[in-house]
Amino acid sequence: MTMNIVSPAKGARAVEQAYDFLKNAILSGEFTARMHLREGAIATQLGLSRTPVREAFRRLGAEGWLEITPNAGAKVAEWSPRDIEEVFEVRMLIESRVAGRAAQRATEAQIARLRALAEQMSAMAECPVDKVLDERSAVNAQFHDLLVEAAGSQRLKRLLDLVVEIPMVKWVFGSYQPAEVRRSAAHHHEIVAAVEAHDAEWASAAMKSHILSAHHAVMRRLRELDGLPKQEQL
Amino acid sequence: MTMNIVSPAKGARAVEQAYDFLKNAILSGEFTARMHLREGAIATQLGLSRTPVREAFRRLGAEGWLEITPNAGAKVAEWSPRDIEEVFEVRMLIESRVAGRAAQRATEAQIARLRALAEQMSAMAECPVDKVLDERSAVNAQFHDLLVEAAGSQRLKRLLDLVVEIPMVKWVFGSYQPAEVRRSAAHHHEIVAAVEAHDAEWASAAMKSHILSAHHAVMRRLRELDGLPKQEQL
DNA sequence: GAATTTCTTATTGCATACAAACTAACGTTT
DNA sequence: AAACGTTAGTTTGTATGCAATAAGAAATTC
Repeated sequence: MTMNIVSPAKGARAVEQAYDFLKNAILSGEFTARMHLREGAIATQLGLSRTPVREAFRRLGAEGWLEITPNAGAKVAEWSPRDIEEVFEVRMLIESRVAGRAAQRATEAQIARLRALAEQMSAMAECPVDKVLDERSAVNAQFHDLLVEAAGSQRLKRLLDLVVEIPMVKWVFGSYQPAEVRRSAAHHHEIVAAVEAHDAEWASAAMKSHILSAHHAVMRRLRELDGLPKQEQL
Repeated sequence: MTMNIVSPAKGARAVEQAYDFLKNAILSGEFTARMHLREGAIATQLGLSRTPVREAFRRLGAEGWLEITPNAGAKVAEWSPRDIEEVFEVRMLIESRVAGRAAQRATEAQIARLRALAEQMSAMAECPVDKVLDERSAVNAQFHDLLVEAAGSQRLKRLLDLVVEIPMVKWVFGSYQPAEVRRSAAHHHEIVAAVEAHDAEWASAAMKSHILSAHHAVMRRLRELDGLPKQEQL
């Protein structure tokens, strides 16, 4: 009775498929800024109906990747240097606060896990950049997530996720020079030390340094890219 | 079973209709926390099809009012006192930064408009509470929006809108005692003065006071409501 | 009698169909 | 020739139908 006629993609719902495809295309620069996207075109390209594509459009709109105007469709949002600065500003404000709270509330187990992640980071710092970029991004994300967890700020996490976006993190790492990678690893260790000492001020300041350093690297990268074709935006 | 009560619907699209209805119902407490909402029921109640209702669900999900789980529908999100504290924390961080930036960048024209709004606020401070609650909320929202505009932070505005939500502002005002209303008006005047003096530190500190004061009022209100039936959550 | 299984039912996810809105090109009018 | 109105052709917005999944009830088994 349960005869699967054809199951094209098990587990992956259609909306997810559309969402992932679109976000990937935007992040990779395949869909350039201000480009107009049509529901129908994407739908046929993915072999879906317009309904899930539309849903993905709305979600990406809410997250700031697309600009949706009521009867005129969606266009890819443009990120000016100023926009990126704002993102870093917010990250700095929120994450340094999170680090402070984590210092006050982290359990021994959480501190141990933080330390392990920082170690992992240091170990990877010496590898050639390209080999471990994805992995490094993942570990970094885990570190920051764990910090939020230790701070006991569930709502904040949702907000941060909206702002920080994992792929952008990867982009940050791509902007780092070797010395900056090591500095970033050192920051993580310092944050762990501050949390371990339950010193909120210290943790907050260390995190502030950490974000500002990343900010600096990204803005330098942007200036460099100014001279290049807008082919490789990521 | 078309229970189409009133739908003037001049130019109002179906999604908007569903969105407004749902948000209103959530904010007014008609839909209590953890309550399960079914697309079909809402749709027939509003005389619409499920499609726009569904879209409204997703939007409210992205904004944190509903919790959506893939094959199990939507339930009204629960706001713990801790959640509300987090919102105020973020508001304090971001808005005080905004005020600082506004102090550095505001034009004469913007300052004039800020002052006018602050005056308007003071004038309303002496009126009986119920009469001008909506109006006061509107003016307050204009004040804060103008400040963001003066700070030149477009992306930040989107983020703040996500966090601060105008109806919640109204709720704040409902929590104010007469003395606090006057204090709030005084804060606005002080912020204008700081912006006029182009003193970022001062503007930032004044805004911080302003938000913390609101935070205090709301948390007191919450404690009071603890003893009451959960009927009137707003 | 409790637990597991199966069957029923209610609800979501997706596809298709249709209506409304916008775009743009053409022709008419002044 | 310029401006406007009209109309054909997209493209988005909404409705409906069907398939898939989850929740709940009844029945069977241990």
